Amino acid sequence: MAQPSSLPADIRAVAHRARVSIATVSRVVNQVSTVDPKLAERVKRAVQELRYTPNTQARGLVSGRSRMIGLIVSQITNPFFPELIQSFEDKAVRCGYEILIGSTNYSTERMTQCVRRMVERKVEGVAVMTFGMDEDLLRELSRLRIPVVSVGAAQNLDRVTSLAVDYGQGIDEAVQHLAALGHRKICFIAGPLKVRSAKLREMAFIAAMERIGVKCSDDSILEGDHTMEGGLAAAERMFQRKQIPTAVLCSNDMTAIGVLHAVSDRGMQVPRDISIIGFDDIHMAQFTVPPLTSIRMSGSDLSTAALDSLLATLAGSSADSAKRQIRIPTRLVVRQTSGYPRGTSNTAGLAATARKVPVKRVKRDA
Amino acid sequence: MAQPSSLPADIRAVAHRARVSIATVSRVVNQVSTVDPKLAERVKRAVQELRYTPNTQARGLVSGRSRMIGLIVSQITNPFFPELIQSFEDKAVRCGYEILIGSTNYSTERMTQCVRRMVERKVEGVAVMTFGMDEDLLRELSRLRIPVVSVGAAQNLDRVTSLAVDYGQGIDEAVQHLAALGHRKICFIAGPLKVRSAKLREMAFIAAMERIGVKCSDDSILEGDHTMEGGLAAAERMFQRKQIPTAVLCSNDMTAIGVLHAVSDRGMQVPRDISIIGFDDIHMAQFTVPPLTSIRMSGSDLSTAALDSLLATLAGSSADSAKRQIRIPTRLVVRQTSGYPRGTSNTAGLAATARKVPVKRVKRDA
DNA sequence: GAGAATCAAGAAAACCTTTACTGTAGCTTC
DNA sequence: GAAGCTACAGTAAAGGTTTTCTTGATTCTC
Repeated sequence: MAQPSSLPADIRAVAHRARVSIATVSRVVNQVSTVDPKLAERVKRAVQELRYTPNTQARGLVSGRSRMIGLIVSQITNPFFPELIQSFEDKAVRCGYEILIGSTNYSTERMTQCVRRMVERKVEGVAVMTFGMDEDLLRELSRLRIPVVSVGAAQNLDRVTSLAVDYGQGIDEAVQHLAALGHRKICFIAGPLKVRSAKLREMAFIAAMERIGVKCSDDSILEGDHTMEGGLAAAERMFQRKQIPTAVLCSNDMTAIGVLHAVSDRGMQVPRDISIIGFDDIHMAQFTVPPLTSIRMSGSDLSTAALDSLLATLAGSSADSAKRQIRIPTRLVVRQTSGYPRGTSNTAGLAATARKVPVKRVKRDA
Repeated sequence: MAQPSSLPADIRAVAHRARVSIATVSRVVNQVSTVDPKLAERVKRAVQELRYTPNTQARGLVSGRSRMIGLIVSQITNPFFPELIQSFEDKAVRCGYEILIGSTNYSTERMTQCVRRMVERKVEGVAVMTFGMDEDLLRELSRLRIPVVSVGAAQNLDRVTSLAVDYGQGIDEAVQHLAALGHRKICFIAGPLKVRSAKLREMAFIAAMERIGVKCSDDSILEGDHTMEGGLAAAERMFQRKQIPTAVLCSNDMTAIGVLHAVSDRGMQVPRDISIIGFDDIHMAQFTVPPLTSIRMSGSDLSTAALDSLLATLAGSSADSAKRQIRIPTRLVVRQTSGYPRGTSNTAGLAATARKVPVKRVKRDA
C-alpha cells in the first residue's frame, strides 16, 4: 500500500481513503465518542494503512497548546541532572508532553537564551532546576502566563511555584554526624557563590557549625564550582594550609569526588586521614571507592514535585489554588567516607562502626 | 507600554503598531533586505515594545521546517551521553536548531515510541546514538525522507548516514597493552548482548585476544548491562570462579566503575591485584580512584560528525553527495588501573611505570 | 403521521505565519 | 512625454489541524 518513499499522509488523505470528511477523522483520532463505530473503524484502518500521524505543529497552532514543557538545568554533565531529567521525562511523556531541555552552565546569558527559545516554542510550562534564577526572567514568564516552577524562587509571582529545598536539614545532620564522631575542624567547599543555592548551602553550613559550637572562620570555607576539577583544586588549596581539617563537607557530590581524588593523590586515605561528605547523593556516590557519605536530595522527588505542580497549574485553568511553595527535604546518607578524626584513639573502632554500615544499593526509579 | 500581564503579541499587533502590513513585519523579522530602512526601523521598534517573538508552530506549519532535530540515546544516566548531548546541543542551538531528546533504556518499545514522537514533531533529522537500532525504524524514517545518522547502521538506505565506530582499534591497543605488561588471562565484561555495539565490542575483544595468541573460552566473557550494578554483579560472578583473571576489559566505563567497586569490596587493590580497563573514557574516568585506564571514544567527535552530517544532508536539498559512512576512531588512554599481573617479579617496577603516567586532565569542550 | 427533538457528519472558520503574486509609485530611456 | 522598468509594500493563499456551526437524517412524541 504505502509507497516505499512517500511523504507523510495528512488528514485529508485519510479522510479520502476512509470516504469521510476530515472532521470525522479528527474526531476519531481524538477519540470523540460521537462517531458511528462503523465509520470509526474505516477511519482507523485508513490511519493504519497510511501510517498517519497528526501534524503536531498544526495541532498546536489551532489549539494553542504545544504539549511541550521546558526543563532548565545548570549543567547536564553533572550526573545529578541526568537522573532528574530521566524521571522528569518519563513522567512527562506518560502525560503526553514532550520536554525541551536547556542547560545554562551557570551563565545568565545562556539562561536568557534558554527562556527565549522556550517561549518561542510556546512551551506550556517551565521547570527551572538550576538552583538560582534571574528574577526578571521569572517575571517575564509570569507575564506571558506561562506557569513556572523554580527551585528557590521568590514566592510573590503569579503562576510561579517555588521548590524550597531544605538544605539546613541535611547539612545539620551531616555536621552533627561529624561532630558526634569527634570532628571540630571541618571545612566546607562551596559551589560557585554567585549561584543562590550554593550560597544557601554555605550559609546552612555556617549555621550548623554554630549549632555545634564552632564559629566558622574565613579559611574554613573554600569556593569551588560544583565540578570535579573545582573540588580537586579547592582541596589542593586546602592542603596548602598549615592546618588541615579532619573533615570536609562539599556543596555537591562532584566536588566531593574531586576531593576524594586529591586526597588519594596525596597518599592519604579516606576516612582514616580525612572524612568527606558530599551533597546530592547522586547514584555514583554508591560506587566511589570508598562509597561516599552524602546528603540526599532526591532528583526524582524534585522532578515529580515540579511536574505535578506544573500540570496542576495547567489543569486548574485559572484556579490559583495550587500550592505556591513545596518543601523538599534533604537527609544524610552515611556510607564509608566519614569516620573518626585522624589520631583519635577510637580509630580502631572505625572498622566496627563506619565500615560496617551495610552498603545498600538503592535502585533508583527505573 | 506592555501590560503587566499580557498575552504574547502576534504579527498583526506589530504590523498595526508600526503602521505596516504583516508581510512587511515578516520580512523585517526574517531579514529580507528589500525593506525601506525607515519602515524597518519602525517595525523593529514595535517588535521590541511588544516583545514580539514569532510563533514557531505557525512558522513551521507554513515553511514545513520545524527547526528541531531528534537525538536518541540509550541511557541518559550513563555520563557518556550527557557529555555527548552537551556538545550536540551547543552546536545545534548555534545553528538555530532545537533538540528533542529521547532515551530508550535499551528497550525496543521505547525506541519505537521515541521515533514516533519525533516524527509527530516533524523533526528535520534524527541522530541515533544508541549503538544498535532497529532496521525497520530506520527504514521508516528513510521512507518519510527524514535524514538519519546512526551509529553502526546498515549503509544501503537513503538519507541514512552511518557512524562506524572502530571498536577494533582501541580494543586491540588495550589488549596489546595488557599483553605487553604480561597479562594472558584476561576477562571481558560485555554490555547487554542484544545491543549490537555491545556484541561488536565483544567480537573485537575475541579477535584482539586471538591476535596475541590467546583463544577465548566461554568463561572469559561475562555479560553485563553497561551499568555500574551490572559491572559489580559480573565481577562478583567472576570472583566466584576457581581461576580469577589478572585483568578485566569492560564494555564501558560504568561497568568498569562497578568492577572497581567490587574489587575494593573484596579487599583487593587495583592494579596490584587486578588490572581494569574501561571503554568510552567518560570524564569521570579521570577521577576514579585510581584513575581509570580506558578506551577513548570521543562523544564530541561523535556528536560533531552526526550533526554535520545531518546539516549537510538538509542543506544539499537532494544532493546525495554527503558521505554515507563516517569512521570514528577509538584509542587507548593509559591511566592507573592497568599494571603488571599480580605475582609478577616486576611488581615493584609498577610504581615506576604505570604510576608515573602523568595524569593529564583533559578539559572537554566547555 | 406530522412536528419537534436528537444526533451524527460535513462545511467552513480560525490559528499565525510565509511567500507568491499584485499593484503602484517613481525612474529611466528613447 | 510616454512606455517600460524597478523597487518595494500590500493582498491573499496556503499550510494541517481543531472546533463551531450547519445541515440532513433519524427517532420520538402526541
